[in-house]
Amino acid sequence: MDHVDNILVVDDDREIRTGVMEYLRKNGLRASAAVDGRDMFAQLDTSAFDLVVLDIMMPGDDGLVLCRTLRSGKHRALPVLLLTARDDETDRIIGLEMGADDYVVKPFSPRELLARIKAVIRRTRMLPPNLRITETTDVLSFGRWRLDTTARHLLDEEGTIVPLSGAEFRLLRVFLDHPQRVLSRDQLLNLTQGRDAELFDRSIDLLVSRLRTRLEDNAKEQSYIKTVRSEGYVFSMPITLPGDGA
Amino acid sequence: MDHVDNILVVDDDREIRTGVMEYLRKNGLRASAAVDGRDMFAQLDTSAFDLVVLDIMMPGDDGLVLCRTLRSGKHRALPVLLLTARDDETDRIIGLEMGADDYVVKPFSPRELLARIKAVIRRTRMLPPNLRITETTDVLSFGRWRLDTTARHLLDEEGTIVPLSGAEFRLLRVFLDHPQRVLSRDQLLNLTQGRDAELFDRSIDLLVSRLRTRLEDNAKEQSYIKTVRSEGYVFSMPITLPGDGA
DNA sequence: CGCCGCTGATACAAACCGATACAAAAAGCC
DNA sequence: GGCTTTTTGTATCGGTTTGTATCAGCGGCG
Repeated sequence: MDHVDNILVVDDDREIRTGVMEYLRKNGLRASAAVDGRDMFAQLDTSAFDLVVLDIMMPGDDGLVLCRTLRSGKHRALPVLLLTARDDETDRIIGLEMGADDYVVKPFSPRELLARIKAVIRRTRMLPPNLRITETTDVLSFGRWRLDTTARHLLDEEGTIVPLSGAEFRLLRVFLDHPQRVLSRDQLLNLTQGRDAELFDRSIDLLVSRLRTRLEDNAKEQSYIKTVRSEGYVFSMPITLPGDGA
Repeated sequence: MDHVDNILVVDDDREIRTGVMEYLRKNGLRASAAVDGRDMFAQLDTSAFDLVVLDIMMPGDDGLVLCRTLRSGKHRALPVLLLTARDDETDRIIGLEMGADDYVVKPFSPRELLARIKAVIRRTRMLPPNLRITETTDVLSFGRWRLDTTARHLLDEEGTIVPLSGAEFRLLRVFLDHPQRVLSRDQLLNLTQGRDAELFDRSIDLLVSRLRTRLEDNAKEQSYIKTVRSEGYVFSMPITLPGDGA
């Protein structure tokens, strides 16, 4: 196993870029840099990275916007570490809601940045491989269904297509990313729509209900999506990947 | 959602323990304290916590050792926040490498500690909840029943499904996590609902009763759940795991 | 035997969730 | 742009789950 973690540093400040890059390299990592969002996506397209360090304060699309864009695209599983200019709690919390994995407050010590980079990567590695696989597979099977994640619709055993609306698809994908876990309505709302619940918000209930009818999940027992009263919902059906033996 | 976060403060210094505990409580959290590692593990076993505040400088096993021990055991997903004595970068970085989620440097302002506690909990909630909670096995057998912990229902010998309500399932899982041990009503309430008992709270009695009827545990003789007068209940039936010889 | 604290059972009320209906918003389509 | 169609959110009703109140039964103890 000779994998060396590869870090992409995104910052408009040249000094920080090169400084961080050099420090990481001196400590046995590989590192590249990008000056803005476009540059970042270009590099992500041509190389494989293990983590992105993203400055929040940047001209053009700032780090928060980029973080969200990353999370909604094909790099959903890529760990992100934010650099926040000042110790502004709002920034940090918004960042974490955008799906960042950690943050470091500027000015930071290089050693701490390195430690946090390693901690995030370690945490990510500890995750069951489910997430990392669902990110990259096109077809996920569960029960009598297959979900085509590029066409964004369901297929039954005979290959009949069952269309899904955008919200239904996002919800189902969130469930498949986190099977066998109770997800609260807050989490589901956050992960599917990126917004917070209002008081008495029941839109998730409705969405679950609609997804259930799509899946013909009317059985009281042995259902795909189970309700956990006062907590949320669980996707409680094993997922088989294309390669698996039946 | 009426869950109140529960914090465990581990410190050998009595002033810090009680001071922090009181401050957290004044700010709407629940808090308990432990004086050392043994005390900490004892409490983790009987109550459900959302985060541990761990002092590094302690006689006996210090915080770093305890942090590592936590990370290798069944509490590996429990968020840990370290208290480091001085602004010693080495300690902090070793802490992060041991798997701590954040640290606060002594002397600290209570407000900062609270803010960081909330930030860490928030972050953990945002993470794919894959790592959280005890997830050892999917199926636990006892007596003539099997509990499917992902589908959250019971199966009898013939594979007939007996549904469980959310509270019933949680209670049964707590019993199966601590078999052959008397659990007080307080503990059961804490472990199943994460709340503390009111005066004359008898909801656990009722829940046990409901679970017993599900298990058809009306037998006076060999029952699954035994009541221990004025103490609590015991799950008194051997549990076999899937791999075990029948 | 009779008191007293503890537990089990039943009844009832409140909170929570599923389903339906309908309104608002967004996306296609001339 | 206007119109239709689809998608998404709000309101409401009824069923289920869960907690509180109440009473009866049981065991210990004098």
